[in-house]
Amino acid sequence: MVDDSLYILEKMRDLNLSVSTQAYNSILYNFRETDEMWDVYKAIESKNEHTYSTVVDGLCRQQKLEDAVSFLRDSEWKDTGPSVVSFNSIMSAYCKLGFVDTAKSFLCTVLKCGLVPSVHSHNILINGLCLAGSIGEALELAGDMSKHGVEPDTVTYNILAKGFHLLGMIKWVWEVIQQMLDKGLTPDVITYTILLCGHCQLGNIDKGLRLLKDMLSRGFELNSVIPCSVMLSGLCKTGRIEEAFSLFYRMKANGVRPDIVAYSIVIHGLCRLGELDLAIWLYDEMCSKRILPNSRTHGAMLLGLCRKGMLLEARALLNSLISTGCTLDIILYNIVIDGYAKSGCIEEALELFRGVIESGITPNVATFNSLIHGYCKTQNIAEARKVLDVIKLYKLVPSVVSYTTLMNAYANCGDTEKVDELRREMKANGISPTNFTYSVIIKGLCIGRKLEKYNQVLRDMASEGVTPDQITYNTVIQHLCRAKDLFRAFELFEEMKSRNLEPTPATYDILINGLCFYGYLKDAERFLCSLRERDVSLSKFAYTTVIKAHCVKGDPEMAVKLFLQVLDRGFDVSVRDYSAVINRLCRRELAKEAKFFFCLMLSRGVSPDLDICRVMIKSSDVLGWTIKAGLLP
DNA sequence: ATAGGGTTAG
Repeated sequence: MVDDSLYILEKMRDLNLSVSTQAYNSILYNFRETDEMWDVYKAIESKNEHTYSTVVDGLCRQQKLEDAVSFLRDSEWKDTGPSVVSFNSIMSAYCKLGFVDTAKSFLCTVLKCGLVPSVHSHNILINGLCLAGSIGEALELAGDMSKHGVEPDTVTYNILAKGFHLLGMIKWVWEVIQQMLDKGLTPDVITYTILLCGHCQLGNIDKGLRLLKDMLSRGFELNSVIPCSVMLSGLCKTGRIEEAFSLFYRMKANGVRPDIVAYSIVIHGLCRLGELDLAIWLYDEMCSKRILPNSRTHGAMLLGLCRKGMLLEARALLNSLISTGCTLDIILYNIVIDGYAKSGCIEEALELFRGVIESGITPNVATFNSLIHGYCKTQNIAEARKVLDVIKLYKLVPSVVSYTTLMNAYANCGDTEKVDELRREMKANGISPTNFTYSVIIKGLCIGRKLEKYNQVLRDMASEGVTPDQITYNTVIQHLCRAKDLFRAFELFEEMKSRNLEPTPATYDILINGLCFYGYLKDAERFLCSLRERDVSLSKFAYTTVIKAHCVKGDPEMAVKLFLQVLDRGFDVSVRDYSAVINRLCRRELAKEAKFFFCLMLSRGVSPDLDICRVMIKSSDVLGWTIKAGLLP
């Protein structure tokens, strides 16, 4: 209520009451980010140290750094002398602009003025160094603190821990925190939050959950919406949306009010997994609590619509955001452009892209990468390739994603020469391939029947410090299965496990499909059973592959047994799954069994489509029976 | 002075 404070100030003057410097400073502080600061400043009769440091801070916040420095140098502080606080503001501002060296030089100025840099001064510089990636210098400065007569505090250690976290050196995060404990300092809620971030980044979600529980029991509940958000984000990123949802409600029950960030995280998580209805429900709840959606929230909703294939709706939402008049983030456009590209609507993607350019918004690499993807998806590799040059025209640099997307298109045609060409171009531009890239390269070798080069690629990976992951293995295992080399496929499967790579549901899909395809149905069955006994998570595909094989082999009893297990496991069974089974049974003239599945489908509330009805009618007397069941053919 | 959320490739 700063304007009301001005009114009171005026009244006090009218009544000839004297206004204390402290009162003026308080008003000055509230106007420090605006030009009105000077009006307040001029009105102050006796200024003190706080007055000056507030002005310096205000100028820094208004990005008027040079004014701040000259004010400090030339102005009226001569009666009091400059304070360390003013220098801290200036150092902080230089750090935020990325000029850490300039910030550091002010530390000498502080000393020259005969002042003692405080713990704050050091922390500001240490933070600046960490954000600039100079963790070594940051540690050095922290080590020198005692020489300067101050001691590192909890904040110092938190900053260093965050610095290591930013570099992905999570082990050192623990190390820093251990040192902090050794010094007898008490970790605060921020320390815990950084630890929690580390757990989440390493994928140790369960450890994170335990830590969060521990935190809440230590009584951090008053300001713990941030740690809860970190946890929500970790859960959402690993697809554990139900747990995220329950944490969200436990937060509320414990009096931790979710804010815009917490809401956006969960809405995004739901949208990413295609739970659009729940996302909309949460969005409405958020709005009803007067929390206004921002660009991130809108991005999540756009993503949700695109993932559901509701491109018209996504576009309508984007248009309505545009019509509100504020310039939109390129990311919001990227989401819709990518939605078009993924659905093979390259024309629409291009049209929106032109709209972006016309409204003067700068595209980024992701924008172009989506266009590359769109061209590849519509089998237009030549145009996709040209986008690489367009990226350069926009003074942007093609990323590893640009190259990998293109390489993938060539790999799918088995064109290993073009893949190699891009690989060389990429290297020449100083871009390192990732695991992603290598899996594409290996896929190219598989499809192009050049597997003799596989070992060379593995050596390249090793020399670049890229370790094969599950998908690298899946790619080769799939190729071996296709080439009927099931023995080597299973050898690689064992190798994968011996390297502590947990096979994915897709790994099992590939192996089971391979076994079934080449007639090893008994082995597939046994394999599936052993996996189920060990409670390995399997996809619906693993089951339906074996079920389909049973239908083909004429063993409907086993098919029924397994199919009921699929329903039992709560998989989302569609009309396509039923028709896959029914088609095969009909082809073997097992009309009775086909009818059983047809009835099962109806009883589960799944509507038959035209194709499945045709098949049923052709193979049996189902027409009369359908009409009797009250269904219209 | 220190902690949280968005887009792209297998």
